[in-house]
Amino acid sequence: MIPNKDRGFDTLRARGLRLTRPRRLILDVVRATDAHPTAAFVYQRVRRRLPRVSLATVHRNLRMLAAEGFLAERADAGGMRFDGNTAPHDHFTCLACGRIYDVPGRTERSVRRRVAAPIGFEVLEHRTEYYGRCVACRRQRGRPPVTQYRRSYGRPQGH
Amino acid sequence: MIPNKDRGFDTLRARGLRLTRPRRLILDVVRATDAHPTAAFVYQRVRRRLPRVSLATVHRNLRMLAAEGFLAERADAGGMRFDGNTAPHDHFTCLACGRIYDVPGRTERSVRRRVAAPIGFEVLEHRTEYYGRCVACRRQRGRPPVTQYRRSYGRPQGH
DNA sequence: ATAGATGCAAACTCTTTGCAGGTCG
DNA sequence: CGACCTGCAAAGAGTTTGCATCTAT
Repeated sequence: MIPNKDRGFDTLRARGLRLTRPRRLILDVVRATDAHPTAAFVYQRVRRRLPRVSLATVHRNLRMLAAEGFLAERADAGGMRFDGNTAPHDHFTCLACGRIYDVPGRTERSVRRRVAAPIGFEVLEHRTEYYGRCVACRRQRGRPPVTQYRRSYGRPQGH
Repeated sequence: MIPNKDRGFDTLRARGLRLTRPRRLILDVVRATDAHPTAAFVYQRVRRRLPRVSLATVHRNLRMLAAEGFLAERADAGGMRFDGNTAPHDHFTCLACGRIYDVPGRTERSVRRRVAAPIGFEVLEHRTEYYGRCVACRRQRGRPPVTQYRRSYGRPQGH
């Protein structure tokens, strides 16, 4: 992955792509947060300054910007999430509050070789996902790891 | 994660859950493949033997079986995928053919400490995702990493 | 001027839910 | 028998697309 700085907007234009106001703003919004926002979140933020922007435009641009390497995207239950930090790094998802934290990242070649060598696969990218409880949630003792599901599979239930 | 063997069906009954024919079959189908199937895939397979089963039932059961620890689920662009192998292991996704391979897995404590120690997070789970090209696809020289997106963002295009 | 972008609304895909009837234990 | 499950159909949530209009270059 190429770090942000290396991706000037000339790269965009060179590909016949334009730097429109909505597009620029969408990219700014994603880069301005480390909350790994959803399309809906970006949409809301963008509309504060450009109220006429449509959700479709936000989706189109997020998809495009990710494809062109200006930001990273990752699938998540409940939708895609985007990340303005395109430098290699890992993620920690807190099972209690759901927040996703950036983690320094492990880029060592040894990690990739581990996979490549034995089976002959060519590793282009790798990322580690951690799950647990963040400092804040650990302090709130009682707070249980979010149950992620209703214990009723097909019928409501008082809880 | 608790390995398959430790999860007898008694565990189910002990929780007041039943082992119905659809449920049993759904679990069998997921466990019988290492292709990390989608709900739709499981649905098709299940219907070969129980033609009356509905897609909703497949979803309900996959969600439940995952929640109870009988199988693992992971979000993926294009839907959830399920994995009958609940022992800790990693995944390699081939960008050319899209197949997901199981990889031996890295369970060392050192990996978790790396995150836990510096920031005070409690790591309960961790998994590494690799992306690249599998042996088969490397042999077919020409085969390019699937473009994942259409180079048109809002208009069709001959390609 | 013109290829590329946008807004709007409709279409799609995947998943969940309400409900009446069926079934496991 | 009673709690749990299921099928069916309808509703949701998130994302994509057709098309006429607009705009960056």
